[in-house]
Amino acid sequence: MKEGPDIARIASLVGDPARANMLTALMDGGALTASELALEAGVSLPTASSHLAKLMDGKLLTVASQGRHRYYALSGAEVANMIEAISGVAAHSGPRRARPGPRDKSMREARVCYDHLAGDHAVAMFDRLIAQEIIVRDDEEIRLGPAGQGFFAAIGIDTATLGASRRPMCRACLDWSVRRSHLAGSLGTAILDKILAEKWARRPTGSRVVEFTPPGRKAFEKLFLS
Amino acid sequence: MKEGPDIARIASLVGDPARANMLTALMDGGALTASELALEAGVSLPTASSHLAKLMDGKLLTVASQGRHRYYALSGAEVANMIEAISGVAAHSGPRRARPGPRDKSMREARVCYDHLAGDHAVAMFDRLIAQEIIVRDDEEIRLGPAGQGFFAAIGIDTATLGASRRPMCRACLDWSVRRSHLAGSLGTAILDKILAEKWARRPTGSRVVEFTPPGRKAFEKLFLS
DNA sequence: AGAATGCTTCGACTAGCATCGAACCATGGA
DNA sequence: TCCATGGTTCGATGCTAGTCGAAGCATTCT
Repeated sequence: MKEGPDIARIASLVGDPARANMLTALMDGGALTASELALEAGVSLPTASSHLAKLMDGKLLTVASQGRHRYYALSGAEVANMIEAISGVAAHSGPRRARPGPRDKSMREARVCYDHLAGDHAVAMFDRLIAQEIIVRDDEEIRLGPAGQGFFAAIGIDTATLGASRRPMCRACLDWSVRRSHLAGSLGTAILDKILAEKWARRPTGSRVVEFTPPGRKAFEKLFLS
Repeated sequence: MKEGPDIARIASLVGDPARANMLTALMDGGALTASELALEAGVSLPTASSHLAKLMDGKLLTVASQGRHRYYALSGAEVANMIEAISGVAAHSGPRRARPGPRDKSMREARVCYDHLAGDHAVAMFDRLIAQEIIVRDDEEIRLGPAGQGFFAAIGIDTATLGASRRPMCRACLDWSVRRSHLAGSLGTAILDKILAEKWARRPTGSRVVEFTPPGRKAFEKLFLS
């Protein structure tokens, strides 16, 4: 009966609307203060504090005290991955949002998923990388392919140092908008970093949307989709 | 604030212990009846029914009516993926099950799964019955093998009358402790009945554990494992 | 037809938990 | 030292949702 880890415990943590809002607000990988999160969740400060304590207790969040502020953030990519997975199911189950709306459209196109790129663009890129054997799926795992090291070196991403880290370099992350995988892991992070560093896209504050500039999109497509 | 799909809604579905147990019980991809799930979750039948209705409403489960049984199963791989993701986080967060404890050990060894035997003993017996062609796997189905009728007749189980019933005589049931199959169906029930009737084992009330007596275990092993 | 089994619905009870106001601690600045 | 601001704790309140017994359908076996 009671087998694996206590799944109900942490699912119920996400199950409260206020907490769910907080978690999604943190999905961009940033850190927010308690008051900001209270606002985001639409509850009073005491209530928010109580929720944050619970999330901390469940190790879903980490906190960093800075002066008299306390910055809360997701405790890791694993948590972000879980939220995405839940979103995926919810998208199919939910009371179909009548019309997607413009904001949802850009979200669908390109958004930040914790620390890497998600959305249509990310999925297309993922497929292309697979097709060119820059990365390869090996059963459930994803690894750098034969053409990988050279490709990334040419755009200034050193896969050797990435691989040395403890964090998995390549991971598949399932999208809730499209039903397909995109690239997570430290390589996914590196690619997002490059996109922002090259100013191909910018991130409106307080949102997960990634807005490509017209020339930025061209550059992105040329590099990853051709 | 409210952007993505309603994640809290479905997270709270998984957030109830009873429902979480049901979902994990279905993680093998199999289908179980409402009563089996009630047992698995440790709640009464009405309660289970209510939970199942909610899970259906959230589109996490599908149901297939077969005769007077209703077989529930996960609605898709996406749901399974979500459960896995949650388990992953829970494993890191949870209060590390320090030691399995004696109760878990006996559960792993032999327990009742609805109306038949499960656990290590059941899996070993299943393998042995297959090896001796007392039963045979035919693709997904399981049937009585050439040596079957004689074998069971010798221990007082009349396979002819069992086969006359509408209920499937042989069914494979997947174990959570070991990830392998054991025997369910009316034949599985008959075997469990015999074990209890011969007093080879007894069932502590209020538990699924099946406790073999030392001579009982000997007899069982001689009959099914030699 | 009648009995038995599997499952769902109804009704009542209870417990847990989210919520907020007010008081309380901590840090930073005057 | 004294205020101002960001956060947490406490206490009281109200609502939601899980729980089970009993009764109600539906299907199948005799």
